[in-house]
Amino acid sequence: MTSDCSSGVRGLTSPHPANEMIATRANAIIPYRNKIFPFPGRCDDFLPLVPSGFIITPIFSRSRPLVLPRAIRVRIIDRLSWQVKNGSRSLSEPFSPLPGLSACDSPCYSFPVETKDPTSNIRNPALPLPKDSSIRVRFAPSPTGHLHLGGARTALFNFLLARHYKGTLVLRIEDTDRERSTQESIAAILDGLSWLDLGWDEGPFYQTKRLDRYRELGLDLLDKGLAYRCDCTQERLESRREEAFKQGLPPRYDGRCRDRRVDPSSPHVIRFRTPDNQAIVFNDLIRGPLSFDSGVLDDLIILRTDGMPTYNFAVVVDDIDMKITHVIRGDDHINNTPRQIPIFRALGAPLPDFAHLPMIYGPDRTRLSKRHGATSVMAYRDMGFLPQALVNYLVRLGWSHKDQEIFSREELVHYFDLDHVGSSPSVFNPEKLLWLNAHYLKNSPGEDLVPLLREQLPPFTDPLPQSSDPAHWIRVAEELKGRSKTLVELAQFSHPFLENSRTIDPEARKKILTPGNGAVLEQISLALRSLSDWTGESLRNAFSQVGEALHLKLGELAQPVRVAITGRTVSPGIFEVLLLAGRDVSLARIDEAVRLSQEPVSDLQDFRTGKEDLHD
RNA sequence: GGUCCCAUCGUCUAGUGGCCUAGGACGCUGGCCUCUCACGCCGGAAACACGGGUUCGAACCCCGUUGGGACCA
Repeated sequence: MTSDCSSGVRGLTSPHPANEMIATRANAIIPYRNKIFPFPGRCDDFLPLVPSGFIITPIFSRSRPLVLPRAIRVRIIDRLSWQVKNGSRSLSEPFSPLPGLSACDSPCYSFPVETKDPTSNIRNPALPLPKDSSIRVRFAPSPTGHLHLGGARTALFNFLLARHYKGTLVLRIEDTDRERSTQESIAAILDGLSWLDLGWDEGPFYQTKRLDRYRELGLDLLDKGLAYRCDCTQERLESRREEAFKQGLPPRYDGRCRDRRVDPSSPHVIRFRTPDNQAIVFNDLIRGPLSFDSGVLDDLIILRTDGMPTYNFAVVVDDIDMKITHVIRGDDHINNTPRQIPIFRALGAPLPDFAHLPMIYGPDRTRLSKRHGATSVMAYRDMGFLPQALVNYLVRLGWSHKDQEIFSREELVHYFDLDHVGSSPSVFNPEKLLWLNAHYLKNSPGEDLVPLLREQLPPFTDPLPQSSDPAHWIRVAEELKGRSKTLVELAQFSHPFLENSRTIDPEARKKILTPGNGAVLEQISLALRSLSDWTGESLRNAFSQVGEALHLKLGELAQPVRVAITGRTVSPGIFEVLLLAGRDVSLARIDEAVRLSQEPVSDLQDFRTGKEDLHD
C-alpha cells in the first residue's frame, strides 16, 4: 500500500518534527493521555525522525510509552500496528495488525502518536485541561421508567466530562417508542437528574417532535440510493428467519428488496443499504480500537411503515444535528455502534468519538434490575440517602483518582476524565453506599440537615414545646447525625426529642427496666428534681452523687435513664440526651419508667407509651 | 446460535514492563477510646482466573483456554 495522504508529514525533517505533527492533527479528540498528535499516516509511511529522549506511544495500545534512547524512525505497518526502528533492531511490536483494514478513508483510522517532552513527569502528568474545548456530549434516556442507577451514572459521567472540558451537555428524550414512553417517566427522569444536581445546557429535546426531520433525511438517503423501500411481509421475514436459524446462519435480512422497485404507495419500510464486507473500526475511548465485520450487519430498517424512525437512525440523526462530538453511553450500545457508523457516513457527517461505559451489575453479576432491589435513584432518596453520597458512590463505580474515595463536586469536575474509567463491569455494593452516606451525614452542618429531617418525619401529633424552636432542631440534628447512616435513621433517632411520645423497645424494657433499676431511676429522679439548673455540669454532678450513694458506676446509671427517655439502648451521651429532652420531659419520662419497671413484664402486648410509632 | 465486551482481595479499585514482599476503601475481624451505640485511632485475614509465548525481567504486552456478561433475533 502506498501513501497518498501523508501531505503534512512528508518532508518533516525540520528540527522539531514533533511540533510539525501537531499541525497535521486530523481530528479533535479528547486527549487520551497527555497530548495527542494524530498522524494521518498511510501504511508503510514513515514518521519523521523523532528526537531522542522523546516518548512515543501508540494511542490505541495500553502499553507503556517508550522513552527513546536516540533519534529513531517509526514505521506504520498498518493502521493499528506500529514498529519503532532503531537501526535494524526492532524495539517494540506491541500490536498485531487487525484484519480487514483496507483504506484509510476515515479519520478514525488515523494513527495517533503521542509525543511528550521527556522532562515532563510521565507518572503524573499535568492534567490535560483544554479550557477552550468545545466538546458536546449528550444524555439520552428513554422515558420507559424511572431514572435508574446505570442511567444516572451515564448522566453523571457525561455531566462531569462536559464540565471538566467546559463543554456542553445536551439532554435528549428518546421517546419514539410510543408504546412504552410515558409522561410520568419523563418527569421521573427530570426529577432524578435534578435531585442529583446534574444540570444540562441544552434541551430537553424530544424525538417525537423531530419526526419530520428523520423522515426528511430518510427520504434523502432514498434519493441517493443509500436506502431502499422494502415491502417484505412479516410472514416472509419470519420464515426466512426460521430457515436461517435451521441452517445455523445469523438471522439477517436477505436483501431481497435491495434492487427491486417497490411501489411507493403501498405499505413499506425504508431500509438502510449496509455496505458489504467492510471492516468497521472505531476507537473506543475506553476500550481502544474495536473492529466489526459489516457482513454480519443487517440492512436495518430506518423508517417504519408508519413513518416512525427506528432507534439507530434517530440516534444518528440527532447526534449529527446536535453536533455531538463524544458519544458516551452504556456498554449495551457497543453493538449498535457499527450499525450507526455507516449511517453517519451515508449522511456525510463526521464521526463522533465513542466511549462505552461498563455496566453496573447486581450481586449475581447480571445486569442490575428490579429483582436486585431498589434501582431507582428516587428510591434512594426515599431511603434517606443524600444525593452527594449517591453521586460519590456512582462515580467511583468505574472511575478512580488514585486512592481517593471522597470527592467534592469541584474535585470531581477537576479530576474527571475518561482516561481513568475502567473497562470492566462493577457490582453494586449497597454497604459502601451506606458508608458514604454516613460520611456525608456526619459532615453536613446540622442546619442543612434540618429540612431533610423534616421531610422524613411523620406529621406531628403532639410536638414537644422545644420543637417550635429552629435552634432545637439544629441541636438534635447535630447530636444525632454522627450515629445515623441514613436520614431515615436520623429521623428515628430524633423522634423522641421532637414529639411528646416515644416507643420503648420491648427488649430494652425487659433487660433494663427491671425493678432494681426502677429503684435506681427513682433516686436519679429525686436528685434531678432538686437541681436548680439543667446544664451538662449540674447533671454530671447529680449523677456522680447518686453513683457514689448507690455504689454504681456511671454506666449503670446511664443505661436505665437512656431507655427511660429515648426508649432504646442506643443514643448519644446521657447528658446530651437529658439536655435535648429538657427538664420536664426528662423527669416525666423517668417517672413513667419507674412505674413501668414495677409492673410485671408479662404484659408484653403493650409497651407503648406513645401515641405514634414512627416505625409503623 | 451469531457478534461483541470483560477478567487484581467477598465488593469497589490503585497498577500503563523493574518502584509489587501487589497499595487504598467498604465489609469482616482483634485491640484502644468509652455511660450505650456509633465515630475516631492502631493491628489482622483476604486478590493478580488458568496455560503458553515475548522479554534480562510480566499483574502489566501477545496467543490460547476457562469463566462471566451484553447485544441481535
